[in-house]
This record gives sequence, C-alpha cells and structure tokens, in this order.
Amino acid sequence: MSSMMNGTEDNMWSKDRRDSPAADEGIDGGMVGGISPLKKGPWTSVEDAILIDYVKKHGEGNWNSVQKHSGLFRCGKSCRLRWANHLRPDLKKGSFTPEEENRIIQLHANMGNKWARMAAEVGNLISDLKNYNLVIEYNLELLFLIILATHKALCGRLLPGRTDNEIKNYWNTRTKRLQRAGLPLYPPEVCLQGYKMNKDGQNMGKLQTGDAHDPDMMLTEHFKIPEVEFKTLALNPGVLPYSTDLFDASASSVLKQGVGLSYGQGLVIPTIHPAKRFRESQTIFTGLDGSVSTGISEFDQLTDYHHGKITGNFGLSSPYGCDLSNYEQSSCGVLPGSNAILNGNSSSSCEPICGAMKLELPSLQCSETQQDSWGTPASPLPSLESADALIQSPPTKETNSDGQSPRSSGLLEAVLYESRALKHSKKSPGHQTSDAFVANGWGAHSSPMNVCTAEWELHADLNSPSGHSASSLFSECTPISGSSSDEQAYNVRPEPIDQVLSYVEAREVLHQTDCNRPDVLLGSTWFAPSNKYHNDHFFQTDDVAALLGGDQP
DNA sequence: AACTCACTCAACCGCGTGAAC
DNA sequence: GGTTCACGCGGTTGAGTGAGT
Repeated sequence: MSSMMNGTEDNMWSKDRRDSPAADEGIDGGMVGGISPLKKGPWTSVEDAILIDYVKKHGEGNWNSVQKHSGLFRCGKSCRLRWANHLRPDLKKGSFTPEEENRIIQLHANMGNKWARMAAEVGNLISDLKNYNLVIEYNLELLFLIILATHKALCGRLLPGRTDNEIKNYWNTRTKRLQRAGLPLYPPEVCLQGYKMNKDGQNMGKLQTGDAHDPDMMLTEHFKIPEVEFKTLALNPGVLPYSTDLFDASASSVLKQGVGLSYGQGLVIPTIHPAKRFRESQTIFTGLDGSVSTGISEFDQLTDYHHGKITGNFGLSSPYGCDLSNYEQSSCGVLPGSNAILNGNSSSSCEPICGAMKLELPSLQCSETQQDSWGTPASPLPSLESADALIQSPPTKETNSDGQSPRSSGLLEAVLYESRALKHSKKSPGHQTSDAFVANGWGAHSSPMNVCTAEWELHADLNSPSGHSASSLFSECTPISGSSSDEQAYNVRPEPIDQVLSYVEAREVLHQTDCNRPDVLLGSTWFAPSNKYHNDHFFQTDDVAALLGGDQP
C-alpha cells in the first residue's frame, strides 16, 4: 500500500509534470493572458508543501483564500479536499485492517452512506462532546470524565484517521466485489428475519410506537425506560438558545426512540457540524413526550435497561472492541433497491434478496429523520462557542438547587456503570461482561470496548439489514474471527439467545462494585464533584480507568 | 509480450446547507 | 425574504497498477 502510495505520488508528480499545464510552469500555473486558471488534476509535492505551510500559518478553513495568500492555483474546494484526504497530520495511512473493515461494514449498516460521519476523527468527537453540556452543565470535572471516557470509547468506535473518501472507496469496492460474486452484502438469514418482521407487520410506524412483535422489542419493553432529566438545561437559555424542544423531552423518550426504534447509531456522538446537528436534533426532539423524573431508581432502571438493551446508548460503547469479524454475519443481504428494511419510511415489503443487487445505500439506513431521532446528533447541540462559554462558567446554583445531581443525568451513570461492570468482569474471569453479546461469545476479547457491540445491538436498527435488534443477530451468528473475507464471513451458524445477562445479574454486578462504598474499592482516588451541592455523588477514577480500557493498578 | 480485467486511489463535480449581507 | 458565499458531503470518474490469460 505504502509502496503504491509512493508510486502514486511519483506518478502524480510525473503525470502532473507531463500533463498539467500548470505543472509545466511550476506552481505559478499556466498564466493565460494574465488570468491564472485554477489547476486541476493531481497535486504535486510542491503544492502540497505550500498548502501545508498555509494551513500551519492560517489554520484550516477559509479555503478560498488559499489561492490568494499562498499562490496556489487551486480552488478552495480542491485545497480542502487535499488537506482533508492527504495532508492532515492525523491521517492514518495504509490499508484497512480487518478490524477497520469490519467496523466500516458495521458503521455502514448503522449509518448508510454517511462516509464523513464514519470517518469522524477523535478530535472532532472531543469537540463535539463539548457540546454535550446537557449533562455537564453543573460539573466541569464530570465533563472531563465524560470526555475522557467517551473519547476512549469513540476512538474504538469510529474510524479515526481515516477519510471519508477512503471509506467510501473501500465500501464501493467491496460492494462491487460482492455484487460480482453474487453474494449479499449481508447474510441471508438476517434478511429473512427482516422479511419476517415485515411480514408480521413490523413496519416502522409500529416500531416507533413501541410495538413489540419482535422479541427484542419486547425485551426492551420489559425494562422501564430510564427517565433522565434534561429540564435543568433550560436554565441556561442563553447558551442553549434552541433548546426548548430538547428540554421538553425527557431522555426516556429519547431512549424509547433510540431503543425502541433501534435506530441507526444509538447515541453516536455527532461528528457533523453543530449547525447541522441542530437541524437534525430539532427533528429529533420535537414532539417527544416530556415526562420527567429523577432519582436513583432511575439509575437502577437504567442499569436494568442497560443490560437489556441500552448499553451502548450513551455512545460509550464501541462495537470495535469485540471481534468484529462477526459482523458481516449479522448483516443482511438485502436488495437495497427494495428499500423495505433499508429505508424506514418505506412500507414496501422486504424481500430478502441474496444475489446481485443494486448497492446504493444498502443500509439499513432509515430515513434521515428517523435515524437521527437518536443516532446522529441525538441531542440538540449548542455551538462550540456556546459550549466553551458554558464550560468556562461555573455551575449555577439554580442548576444545583434544581435537585439534579450528576446521577440524574443518566448519561454519566451509564458511563460509570459500564465501567464498573467492565471492571467487575475483569476481576471475575468467569463472569461474562455485562453485555449479552459478550455472553454469546463476542466477549472473547475482554476489552472495555466490548460493550460497544451492545451499541450495535442497540443501534441495529429495525431498518438495519437485520431488521431486528442485534441481540438476536449476535445470537444467531457465530463469529468467524479474523476473517476479513466477505465470502468467508457468510458462514452463519444459529445459536441460542438465552445467554443474556439477566437483570438480576446486572444488579449484582453493580452492587458488587458499589461505588458508594469506598471500602470495597481498590484504594482508589475518588472523583468528588467539586460541586458542593452534590457532594453526595462520588465517582471512582478506577471506574473511569476501566471504562477507558486502561489497566488498573 | 500483449491484452483484459479487477482493483485502488485521487480528484472532481453537483448539490445541500447555514451564515452573512 | 432573497442572494451570495463558504463549506461539507456523497457520487462519480479516470488514471495507474497488478494479476491472470
């Protein structure tokens, strides 16, 4: 690959020198009658150097001014593309690893052709997290915790260092290959399930309303949706000028959407422009019910739900930690053209077609609106600027006096709970991790990122190739580890689905790692929220460490 | 050696969106 | 409210490469 890249570079140069008028005349380009036509075609090393220098001096953005200030005769678009796809220092070079390949497939199943989102890099994710002042408004330390934890999780979730172009090219090549081989993008049995679901009247509308024809759906119904308070956020209207809709919605309603609908990404931390997020988030939150409650019971509910379905719902899980070579088995070979389970807004029947197919947007991708109801910018995200302002501002007394503790945020609790469960699983080798998929054999790599498969489980949207939640998916597919071969990956073997950690087990795990009992903790440092109004909530750094995947002392 | 084919990769193009005016 | 601009995203194209015949 690298040799190819080098060769390409050389070829680019030679070709450019050979074919490009601009190159023939150096970076000054071909001046024609005093007019400098914008150069097209491959970039030369000189141009690259100029662009790099420009970005170093002026930063990214304002690409149209590159030509003015740097003397490059390239349009802004071209400059941006070149920088984003080739010159950015954080790019990961080389061919995709099998894990990355699997992740791409998984992400595509979740997102559809959202290449840029897949390629979201960590830096952006962290920035976006700053927008999540939903739960951190009153505690900067918690903000730090969340950012750390989520950062780590997301590092394993998305495809840092990869460009949308790379991913897109890979996917197109892959689909082409499968198409030619007459293989489905996703395993037939998954498609059949989707067909069955559809046949049973599992159209998206019903799913949205929480109909539980599907066993997985029914499972989710067994857990009370954790009620998470968002109302306190309204205390900062200046920072969240468009938060009205959001605050009318409890997290539970969101979770109902996210889980009940099993839409796309679960809480995939948004990686798109804040403005765009806002756009989508409006769609998400408007009209959701506003039931609100708080308290520890909700955390219990959350943990219940967590083990039932909701593990990844807070974007803290990564499907990447486990052996994702399995993924392909749990994807669905559907004919994208038949949009039934590909597109949630289609009522057409889902015909499982496992053969040559039209591969455009094969996703399980639901309509943008639906998908975003939980997945994308599943929260109304304020601008980075406002988030910065917020971060710089100390917690308000009003916020605290509102009775909202960090615990009630739900998100944080989920983070911590997950970490505790993970920690427990590490300490107890015989004990499976907290996630069903792990129990199903997905947890061979007892990585913190294992929890992320649950995200897939959660996200396995009903529009997904599977047309059903991933728990059944995983239960039906036996991993073929290490295989990045599409053909090979279609070896599917049914397995029982009865290995899901029970609610009771989940509680046990939690209780065994009672974070409120310092005596049971490992001489750890405690995170005590500086917020004096909520000093009754302590969080153990070990929890975070576990979540972050770091080895505990 | 010549040719075909599949594949990879880089780059371009069209379009949508938000912000600024 | 309309227009312009900047930006980003997804789709598409074309060149280069290597394997197979």
